[in-house]
Amino acid sequence: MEEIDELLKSKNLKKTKARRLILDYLNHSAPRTAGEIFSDIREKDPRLSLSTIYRNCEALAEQGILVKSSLLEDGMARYEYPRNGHIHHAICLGCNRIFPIDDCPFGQFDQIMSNKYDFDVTKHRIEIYGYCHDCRKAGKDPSAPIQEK
Amino acid sequence: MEEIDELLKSKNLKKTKARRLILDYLNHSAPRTAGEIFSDIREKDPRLSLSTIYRNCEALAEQGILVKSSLLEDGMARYEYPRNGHIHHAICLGCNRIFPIDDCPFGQFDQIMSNKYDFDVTKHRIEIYGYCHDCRKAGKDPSAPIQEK
DNA sequence: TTAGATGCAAATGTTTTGCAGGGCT
DNA sequence: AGCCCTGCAAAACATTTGCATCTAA
Repeated sequence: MEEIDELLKSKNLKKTKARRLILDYLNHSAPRTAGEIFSDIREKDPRLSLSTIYRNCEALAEQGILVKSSLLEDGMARYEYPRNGHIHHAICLGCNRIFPIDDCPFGQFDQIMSNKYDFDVTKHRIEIYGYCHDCRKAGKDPSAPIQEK
Repeated sequence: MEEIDELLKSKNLKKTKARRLILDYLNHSAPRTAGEIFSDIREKDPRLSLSTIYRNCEALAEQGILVKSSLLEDGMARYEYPRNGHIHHAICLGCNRIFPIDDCPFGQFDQIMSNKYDFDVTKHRIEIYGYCHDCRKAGKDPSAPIQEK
């Protein structure tokens, strides 16, 4: 991951094993909590500590390399490596999986905000909740009969 | 607040002082944390406890009467009384105030999601971050010289 | 060499829960 | 009366921090 090394250097962050592991891991997965990252990359380096994950994710998010957000309603922060710029998600209420979406329905909405609300938009977040193909098939959609959790 | 009483009855929730105070309070304010609700309605009934606030907000959110979300990036859950159906916010990065917005830029986006991603949208959330009029005036916008926090 | 990174353990702050008593219907 | 609701205190959890030690540059 030379790309990652350059990214770190450009932000004056030292290239440490922890950072490379975190970025490489997030580069191949959906938004994850610190705990999830911890237990998943622990296999590759068992001596990493949870506080290192927290400190690094925080630092990387501050530098804009990762995006921190709380998508699900469990109140936990999740970190994500923004592969294609914009980050919008579709969150399945059946399985809690998080799907990236690349359409941005915003268009000229920033302009409306400025004109109507006198508000300067610097970023926005869109989250879409619903049911994915699999969960609809599994009968977890709203029109299906009520089921056990 | 007869409206509130009916709402509670329709959800099989007892009409308690705590619930009426919480709903009345949120009916007149922006999304609030449990702690904020606690200290604000404490004035009206000093014997209310924080856990009662948590339990009630949770119950009311489960019944769909309140909406729970984590808008700001401080990791704290906020509860909101959805006055006009849709809930979208403009969050000022200068003063952290939360402004409701009533335009919904989504239009036929749900249709796109269904066609392109095979995803059934049941709800969505839009959060807009930026700078409000006041904060721009106060020089807190991004183009202003760097300031102390 | 030296500022920055890390591990560990302890502290923090929010949210949850157990239990005994009190209030709504 | 009966069940839900509440207060209080303690527990559970995610996240942060202090400090001594290590490591990348």
